[in-house]
Amino acid sequence: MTRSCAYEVPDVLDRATEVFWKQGYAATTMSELCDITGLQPGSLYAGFGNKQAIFRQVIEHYSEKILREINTRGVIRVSEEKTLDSVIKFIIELMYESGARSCLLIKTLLEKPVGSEQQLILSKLNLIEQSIGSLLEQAEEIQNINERDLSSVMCTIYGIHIYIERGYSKERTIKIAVDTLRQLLNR
Amino acid sequence: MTRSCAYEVPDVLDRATEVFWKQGYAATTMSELCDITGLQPGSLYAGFGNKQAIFRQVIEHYSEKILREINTRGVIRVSEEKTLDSVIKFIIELMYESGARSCLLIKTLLEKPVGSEQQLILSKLNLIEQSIGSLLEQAEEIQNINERDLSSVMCTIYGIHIYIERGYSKERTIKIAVDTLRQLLNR
DNA sequence: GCTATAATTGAACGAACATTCAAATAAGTG
DNA sequence: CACTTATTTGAATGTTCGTTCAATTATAGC
Repeated sequence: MTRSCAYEVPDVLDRATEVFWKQGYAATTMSELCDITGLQPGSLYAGFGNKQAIFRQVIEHYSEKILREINTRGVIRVSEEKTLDSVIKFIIELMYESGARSCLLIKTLLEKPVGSEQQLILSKLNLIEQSIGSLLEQAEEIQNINERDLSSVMCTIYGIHIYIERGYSKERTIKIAVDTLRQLLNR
Repeated sequence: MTRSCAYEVPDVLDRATEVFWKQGYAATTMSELCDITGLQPGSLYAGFGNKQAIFRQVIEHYSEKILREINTRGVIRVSEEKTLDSVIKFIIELMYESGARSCLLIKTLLEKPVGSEQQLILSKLNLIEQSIGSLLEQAEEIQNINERDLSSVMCTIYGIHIYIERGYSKERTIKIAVDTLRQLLNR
């Protein structure tokens, strides 16, 4: 009855994520989004709406990906070795898998672009905090984590994201991250 | 013999800092810089160069201000009460004096605008790290701090900068910051 | 293979952008 | 007061931006 869609939505969002992540919201142009996705402006607008709407979908898509990683791969990993170290190593591994750059949500939180749905970002960060809390409670040294300790951990994880951008070697950065989180959580 | 300058350079840089800090490099327009400084485009270009050059001067100006705060006010404060707590409280005070928003250098490090002189940002962050190190060594509990511990502290301070942007109350944020830094440094 | 319908195309739009420069202005010197 | 020289003015420049939409194309059902 009708022509079918020539693209896969997740593919388009993956590619758009890459550009927004690299350049930030303000510095990314619709023209670049067209180039990277292979879609003409009309198709992009018809399928995803304007720049702001595309970005909102990118944020949703990205957050779901992160949460999935933590709640499936992370949970399985830590259930195999129920130690604080395994949680820490998993978190750092996740950071380096995304190319040793700070999380898109954190970048956007600081950029605060108009109409970036700051509230959306905050709610996603809350979900991630909860998931990391659950992961930590699987470790035998922890078992229960209160709100204050979890906040300290999140604070440290955010710090590592920034620290990564200072461009030190992976070895050095991992050492700092492990040292800091261990010092903070070992009891 | 000639007409004299109608503006004070530090005033102009202060005002420009405000705009770049609030909106980021990419989202700030020359037109906004003209409005906030009260200068016409021609004057801005004649006195400070193009957008990139203005930004470079803003970064220099901002960094000098921070370093001055730490190396004079901070050093005096901690020399009066040589405790780890006084250092921590001073650092947090500094953050809240600038309006509870993350440091311009950190924002720029993540934004990575083209021609933002990323190398300049990194060198300023190194200077700040050194100054905070000196401050910590004034505390009697510390006296000597090795590179690794200082890195952990910087990592935590960066984390607090992000944490602040999550919009929790000042009381709660300060509690997290003090708890985290104490846990990390008390021995 | 024709038709109906939805997706795609890409040139075109006005708005906003960074930057320029000839003309106007102000002030120190003789 | 006139002259010289540096500063300021602000309209104008060409470019790039986000966005639109009439025309074109592809496909599923008959």
